[in-house]
Amino acid sequence: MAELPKRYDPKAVEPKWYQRWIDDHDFVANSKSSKPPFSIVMPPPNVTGVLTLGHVLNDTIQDILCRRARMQGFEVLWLPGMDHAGIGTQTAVEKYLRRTENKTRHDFGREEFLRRVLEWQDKHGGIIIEQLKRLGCSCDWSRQRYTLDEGYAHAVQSVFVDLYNKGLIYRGRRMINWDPAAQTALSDEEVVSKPQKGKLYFVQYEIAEEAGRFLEVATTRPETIMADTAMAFHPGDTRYVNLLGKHVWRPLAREKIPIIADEAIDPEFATGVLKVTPAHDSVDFEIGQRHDLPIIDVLHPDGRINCPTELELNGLDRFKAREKAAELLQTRGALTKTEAYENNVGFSDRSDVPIEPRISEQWFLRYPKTNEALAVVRNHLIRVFPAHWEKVYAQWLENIRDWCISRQVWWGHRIPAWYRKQKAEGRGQRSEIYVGVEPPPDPDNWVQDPDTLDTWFSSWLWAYETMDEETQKKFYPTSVLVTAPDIIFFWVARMIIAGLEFRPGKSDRDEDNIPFRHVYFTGLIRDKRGRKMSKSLGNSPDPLELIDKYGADGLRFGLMRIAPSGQDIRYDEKQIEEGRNFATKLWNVARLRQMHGETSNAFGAKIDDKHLSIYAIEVLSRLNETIDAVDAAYRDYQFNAVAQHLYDFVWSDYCDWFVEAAKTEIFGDDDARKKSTLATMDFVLSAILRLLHPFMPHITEELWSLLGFGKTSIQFAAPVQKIALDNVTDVPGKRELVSAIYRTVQTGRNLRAESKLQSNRGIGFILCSNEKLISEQLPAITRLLNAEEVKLDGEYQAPAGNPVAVTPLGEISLAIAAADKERERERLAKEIARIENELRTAEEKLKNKSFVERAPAEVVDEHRTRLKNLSAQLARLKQAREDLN
RNA sequence: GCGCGAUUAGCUCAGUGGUAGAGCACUUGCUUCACACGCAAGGGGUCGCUGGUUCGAUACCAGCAUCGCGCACCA
Repeated sequence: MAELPKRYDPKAVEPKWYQRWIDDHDFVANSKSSKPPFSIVMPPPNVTGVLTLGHVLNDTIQDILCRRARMQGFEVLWLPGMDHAGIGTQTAVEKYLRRTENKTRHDFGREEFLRRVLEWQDKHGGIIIEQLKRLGCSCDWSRQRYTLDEGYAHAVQSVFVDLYNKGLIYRGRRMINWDPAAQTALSDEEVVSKPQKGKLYFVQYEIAEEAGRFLEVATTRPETIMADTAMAFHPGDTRYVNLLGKHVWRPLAREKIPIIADEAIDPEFATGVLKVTPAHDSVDFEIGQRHDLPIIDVLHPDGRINCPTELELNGLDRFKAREKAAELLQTRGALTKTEAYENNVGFSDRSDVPIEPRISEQWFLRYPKTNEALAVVRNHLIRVFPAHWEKVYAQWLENIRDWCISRQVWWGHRIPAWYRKQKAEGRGQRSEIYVGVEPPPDPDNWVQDPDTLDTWFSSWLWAYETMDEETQKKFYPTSVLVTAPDIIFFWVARMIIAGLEFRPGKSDRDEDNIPFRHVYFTGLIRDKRGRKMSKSLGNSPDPLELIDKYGADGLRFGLMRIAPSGQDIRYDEKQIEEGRNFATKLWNVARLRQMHGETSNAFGAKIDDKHLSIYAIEVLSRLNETIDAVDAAYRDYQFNAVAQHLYDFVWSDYCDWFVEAAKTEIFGDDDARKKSTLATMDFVLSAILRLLHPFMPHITEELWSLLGFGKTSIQFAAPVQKIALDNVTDVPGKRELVSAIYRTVQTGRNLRAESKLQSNRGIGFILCSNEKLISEQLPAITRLLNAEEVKLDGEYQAPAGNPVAVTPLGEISLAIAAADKERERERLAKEIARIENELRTAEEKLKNKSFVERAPAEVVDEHRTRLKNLSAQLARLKQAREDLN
């Protein structure tokens, strides 16, 4: 074996192993396998997206679960893919074309524009897939899917047709959320409300029947006055009852409109009068329906005013028009005052511009199976981690509204509906509709709906339409879905509904048709200051740069260690650095082992547990505990806990204590002992590598191979098993002794440091102990203390002035007098104060009658023992203080 | 307004009905034969506030405060 370099070099190791795994088809799932299945479908990233830290978090977790399952003997399918991201991709291409060719999509026409999008997709598409490979993701790339794959697209359309035939999809003219920037309808979920500082404009409308008398109304949107078709007050509002049935003059686009009464008006708000604008507000629309008001739309799709009768406003952008309208009202004497006002305005999640509520003819889905979808989660057929998301999910389903699924976008799945040409011209008549996966037989007489479907209307089938029949049979329902909570409605809930409605499972039972058995929601990654990561803030680091700097394994481990117990994550690059440092630590402790000759084949090797040192017994016991803790943490999807347990075990238990103690034997003359110690090191190290492999696949594979722990890849190595230690007598007693030794060592080190002795200076200690088993442990204690010599003397009385401390094994003292008596006095005083403090709390407890009577006997005993020990320690330290004087 | 979550060391976060933890940062000593991306030692916390349950509460319960998130909103 060649000597390893001091530092692990991920750049040399990671690509090499990834390529090997691909070449060996290690990630390809076999549908015919007899192993039990484990499957995950990857939440598909946007086809033109690039890797973000959010993806790293998500996909690392999925990779961990998959790799662990592989080691546990499951047949694993991790199915990757991408989605076409209708609006997002189209917007990006439009922006690009405007910049480079100064043309809109309409300049190109549909066909040419789509050709351009495909060009764009070929150029920018799929980058993220290559990035995921650099992260080490063990996806079955042979099964990679895309939402626009022919078969998948066909399925999306079939589903549309099916739901249409069931009467669940319908076309209707309704209030929808209009995005004037993207110029498309959006679903309710794509609207986010934000508080906005605006103004409240108080406007007077003259009463037609009583010239000179006015009705005052407060509005935030004076630019929609031309669309007012009534004024309304609450029926119980006595101030206005006598005006019911009369009319007012609309001050812009002057016309007479009626005064009505409606329950929806809050008499407390402002003047208690509402201007009713049915075309531009959903509450007003409902009022309009109740009172049979006309609907006047004064907005172009792009948000400009469409009102030829008010020339000064016509054609203005809605926000410019707001100011202009106020001006006009002012000059016409209709504006009485304005007030600063803060209200919530719906913004487009896509374009970040205010949404226009707008009447529009769109396609809607009346959700099926909502009760069933509630039930499968409530009854834990689907388990949600962390569980509190169940409530959020239920809340949404309980208040669910029809889903507007049509988008005025060209890039996506075209709506499979056609309208008959001639009838379409007839006024007021519903045109005849043909809905089918295949176009109508006489296509010349029909024109297809120009719109496409919401991208989520395709991804809700992702859990099973990505699988061929055989794959579905083996791997559906999937084992777990890993995703961020911000798409719980967009995707998670809708997938559950799709599974229950379309029933792709092997039987008709719900448990065979749900898309996944577990859902794990990750946290959201925020920056140091707690802000969401976003492109516009520029606070999102490039994971590829992080991989260059710290290695994929370092990035993965660093992120997982701080990641999710369902909380949001404050990201700090320091944490990734720690991940890299941990990789280096692991590398070096393996390097140490490798310097001492060939390893035993520790994979499945048996340890001769009759000849173990007490330190070996301790580390093996700690390994057992770690295995249990890790298993438990995995069961709860507590990845940070898994990482932390492994980190602590490797760094503290293995490196700091066991390996340091073991050096006595490794560098010693007793070959049998040396061999036994090395065998323990191999055993533990091979366990460490296997436990860490899901988190750090590359370095563990490299070390597995370098140390010769297995002939084949670590990926399929047997899971780590606890070691029984059957032939060891009195394990607890031996562990107790090790623990006492370690505490003694720490006390000794402290004594030296507090006495200001340089840590590299040779120094003698005397341990005054009657512990029988100690003498053979002296070499280890000496090494751990980095001492020149440790003398054991059960009768030893430290000379006055020699620093002394109390340990579980007895007193330990330095062989030399304290150089600085004052410092020594202070040290003793501090120690005495600490012990007196502890003594006091223990005494108080034991003085309390009800504590002694009612607390469990073992707790009381524990405190009694403590009291005894502390008193003894205190006496000895006080003696030392006396001696000093 | 309704719901959810958080509040523990300077920072990021674990945690437990009985003695408060880690990493980073900080101070000190050390290039000791795996590792300075390291080793060793140390300082630092009324566990948000107020009640309740309990022999005992940082932990369990209730209320409050602050912050964050989601849903619904009055123009």
